[in-house]
Amino acid sequence: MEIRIGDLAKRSGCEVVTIRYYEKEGLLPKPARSGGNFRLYGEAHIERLQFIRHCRSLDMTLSEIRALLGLRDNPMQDCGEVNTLLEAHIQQVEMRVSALLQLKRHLVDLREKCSGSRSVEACGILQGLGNRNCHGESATNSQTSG
Amino acid sequence: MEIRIGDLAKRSGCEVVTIRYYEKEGLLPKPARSGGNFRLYGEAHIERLQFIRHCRSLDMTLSEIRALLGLRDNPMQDCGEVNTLLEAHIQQVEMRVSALLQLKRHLVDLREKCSGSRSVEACGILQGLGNRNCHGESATNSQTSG
DNA sequence: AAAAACTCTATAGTCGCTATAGAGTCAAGT
DNA sequence: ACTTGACTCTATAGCGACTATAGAGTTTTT
Repeated sequence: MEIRIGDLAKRSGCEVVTIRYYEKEGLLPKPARSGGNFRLYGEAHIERLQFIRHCRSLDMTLSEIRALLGLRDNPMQDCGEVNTLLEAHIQQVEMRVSALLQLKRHLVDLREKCSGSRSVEACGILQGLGNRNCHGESATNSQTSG
Repeated sequence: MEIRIGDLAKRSGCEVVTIRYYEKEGLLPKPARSGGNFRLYGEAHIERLQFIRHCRSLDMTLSEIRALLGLRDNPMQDCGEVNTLLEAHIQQVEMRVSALLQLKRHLVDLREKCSGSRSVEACGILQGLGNRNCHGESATNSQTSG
């Protein structure tokens, strides 16, 4: 049962280029090749890629996933590390959510400022954005993204 | 009242390289130069950069900010576009928040799965991640990031 | 046999910076 | 005058997780 990269892409819901990218990054092992140099994948690859995609759908970084795969590949190790990794990831997500909620509050405040005046010149939103002592610096950006 | 790039960076709370980057991207106009080819900034630059940084602290993309600056520079236009842009940005943030909350639910579910077993082999978390019919594909990633 | 669909490698682009290399400028101290 | 140090300059590469493109080869369908 050997499938080519396009079929693997369909089965795992990701793009062909992404699979090649994962291979280059060492997340997927190099597969066998056909006579015409096409990649040939088997069950193990399919399952591993689905694992990766599932982790990605949970917004884990490739380096987190690499760590999990490493643990999976050495099943004798302690399970605690898996827990630790997951715990850290949950915390990251929580932080990102609260940062975004605060951000949204600022944006909604700003929306209120538009009095409905027609000219940009008088627009309270733009004035609010130019106002330096309004919110101060709140860096919202984090690692959790795509 | 002319200041150099380092002072402008301090006043606006961003790095020197970032200022040069904004110039290259056309968000800040090219400033005058000193005899020794150093950039010299005035009030208008300071205010404009603070506007940009404020927008960035609200997680707007540079292209959104470019649009706002464009509106600001043509004060005769209708204010409606500013509203539209802000509204769209708020919606993006809302979508990102709800995606992240759903994501967190999945992660917390997963955390429950660890029965405290010692070996990775038996770890319910890794098993949960390998399970394909668990959550399906939920693409959480968005443009809102840093 | 020809056309369509697939695959290959290699390279560059996305976004908003950050980091580096190597050179030039300027003010203060000796 | 000379050195030190802090600042500035340009140009280029890197981050993460892809996406897009070019140009070639392979397989399948018509």
